[in-house]
Amino acid sequence: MTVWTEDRIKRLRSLWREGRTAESISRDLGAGISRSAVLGKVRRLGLSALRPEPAAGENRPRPAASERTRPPAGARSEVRHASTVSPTVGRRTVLTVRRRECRWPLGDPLKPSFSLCGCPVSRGAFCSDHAAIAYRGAPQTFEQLARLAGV
DNA sequence: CCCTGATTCGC
DNA sequence: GCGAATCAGG
Repeated sequence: MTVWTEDRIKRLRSLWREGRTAESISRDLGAGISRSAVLGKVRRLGLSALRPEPAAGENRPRPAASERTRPPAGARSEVRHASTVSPTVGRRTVLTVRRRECRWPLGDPLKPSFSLCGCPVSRGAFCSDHAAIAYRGAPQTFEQLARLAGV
């Protein structure tokens, strides 16, 4: 059964234009149309770029997130620097590392024991610990530069 | 964990 | 073309 009838496509366009979420639209359309189906169709129709971007100060047609329970906004988010950057063995190899896993290399690339960190990615390609090493800013002083160069 | 849209890729 | 699975970000 062809799901995307003209009528449903029309309604999809309309609902999407109103800023409804994909899940909401899928429920609206019913007929076994899933959230993914909506997203896929939206993409194929080229609607992705047409999302109304609420200008600053506008009413945003986005009632979605408000229905959920909001976490108590009291807690401080303290970055714990940890001490435990495993110096030797990672949990992944170049063949097994997955998408959101830290790619920090550990060990000698020429040895079979060579591995990748594999911890959950925090920033870019690395976990928080390794990102702190990888994404340091450019050296601000000559001393920093010299240290970086190992001189 | 929850959510969101975005993307991939076998069908 | 379709959409489940997955990705990426909040």
